[in-house]
Amino acid sequence: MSKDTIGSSPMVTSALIEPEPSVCPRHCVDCHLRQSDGFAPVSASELAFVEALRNGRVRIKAGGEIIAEQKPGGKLFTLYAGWAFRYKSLSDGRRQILNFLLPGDFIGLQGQFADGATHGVEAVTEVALCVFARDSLRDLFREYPNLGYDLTWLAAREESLVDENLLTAGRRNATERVAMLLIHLYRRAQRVGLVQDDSVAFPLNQQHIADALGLSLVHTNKTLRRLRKLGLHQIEDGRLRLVNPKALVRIADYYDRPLRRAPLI
Amino acid sequence: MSKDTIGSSPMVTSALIEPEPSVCPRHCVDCHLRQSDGFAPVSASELAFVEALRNGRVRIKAGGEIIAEQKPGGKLFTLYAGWAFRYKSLSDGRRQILNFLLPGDFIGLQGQFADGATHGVEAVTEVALCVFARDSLRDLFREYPNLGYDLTWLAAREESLVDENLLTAGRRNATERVAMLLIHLYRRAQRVGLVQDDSVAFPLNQQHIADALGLSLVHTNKTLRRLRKLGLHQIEDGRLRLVNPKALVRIADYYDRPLRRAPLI
DNA sequence: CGGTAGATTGAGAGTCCTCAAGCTCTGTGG
DNA sequence: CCACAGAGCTTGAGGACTCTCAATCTACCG
Repeated sequence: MSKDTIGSSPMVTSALIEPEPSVCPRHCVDCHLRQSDGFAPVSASELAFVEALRNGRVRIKAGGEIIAEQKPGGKLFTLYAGWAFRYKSLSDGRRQILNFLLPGDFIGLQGQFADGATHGVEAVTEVALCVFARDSLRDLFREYPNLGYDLTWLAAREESLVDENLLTAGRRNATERVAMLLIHLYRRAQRVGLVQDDSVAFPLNQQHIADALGLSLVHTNKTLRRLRKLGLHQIEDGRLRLVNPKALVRIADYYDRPLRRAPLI
Repeated sequence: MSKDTIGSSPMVTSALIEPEPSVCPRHCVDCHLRQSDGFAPVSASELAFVEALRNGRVRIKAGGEIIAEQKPGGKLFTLYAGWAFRYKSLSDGRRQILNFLLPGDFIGLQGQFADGATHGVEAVTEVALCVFARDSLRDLFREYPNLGYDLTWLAAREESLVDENLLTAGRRNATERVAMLLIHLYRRAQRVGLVQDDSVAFPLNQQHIADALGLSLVHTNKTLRRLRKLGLHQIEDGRLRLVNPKALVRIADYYDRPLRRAPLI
């Protein structure tokens, strides 16, 4: 039954397979992400400006806190490698994962602007981050309007992801929710070049999935299992493979969007 | 029982009471909203720029479509008066309201940037809107970085509202959801000056509430009724009054945030 | 006065949740 | 090399929360 289990030491496995360097390179020109198809090219001067703006490079271990839920403000990050998630929780401990963050995602805009909105960011795997000072934004908008535009682009995209997750939590049933999560994460990962051999390193455990979908752990387990037995997907050795993507798309009522290249700050 | 009903011709009632002009004034200097406490002041030149950018002023009737769900891109708006909502739906008709829009909210950023994200915007009451051309954004960012910054602020705030709604739909039970919606909308309305005499014109019907909370119409009705019988709130003649706000806050596990003044584009 | 929109209510059926154990795999210490 | 503990996955059972179906009722409109 070992091949039937989910997430058994996904960390280790994915670390073995993960092709990305675990630290963000010293110079942005060498950034692995920028060489990927998924990201829009920037001018040399913009790149230099971003690098100058960058305040540091950080690694945080799996499960570590990137932004504490109760401390607003603080720093801004670009996720360079690894998976993370944004979440909010109620005072009795119930937790809702708002969105998963993949390489290239910008972190901290909400806390920066919104009125002390309390939402935390936690690392799923070990992550590598580029750090920016909180007050560097004004400069960015002033000196490189295009980058400001890009930042708004990123904010709007992040919101549209949360929109989708809200539709999922509010109006899809358990089966549809799980199917949606699988196909949606797969597509996002694919976009940033994480898919290899028709599969992607999948570091989430069932509690993550439950918290993202607004389901209980037990029911998430039973639903995942049902979908797997139907031959729709497979999670093995910490990697996700969509065995029958069309069926997943149909169940989830998922729409593939035309994807523009994302800006990268 | 008439005083027990909800939303009986809310439109008419709110039209009688609503103090705002039903059309956005010709010049932004005369904008009612800007005179309110809730919004941040801007420089004269910025104001002039915004007015120049403005492409028109529109009114749309209650129930009318501001942005069609299937047509991305298009125009940008600032909601000047009235209530609206953003929504997404599944192909079988299930609908999720993502967020309600109140005066001062900026509309269309998501569709502008995100990859053809399909989400519609519909008027709840008759609404007055300022219209901006879709390609005017680049100019805005280039010529007035501060306004670009404000736009990102608005995008981030809108997202944090959706975050909150996702927490609600995903992790609160029906009673908590309804309490949350009532207190949250009341506070937002209060912020833009819509509260008078301890009550606010409340144009939503129970279907709106159900679609926003991810509940069925029937269960929404029963939950609302229970809260009313407990003396927590009152919806009468199309106006909402929080009879026991502290209890609502406790039930919903709601946190009042320190509110900065919002920018207004 | 019939027709429509919206609010209410009751009843029965389901989906999803909680509780309670097991099970597997991994890492650790003796 | 084995026992033990911990994290994460599975399963079964009973119950709670929500949903769907079906009517009824009120207010308002032409």
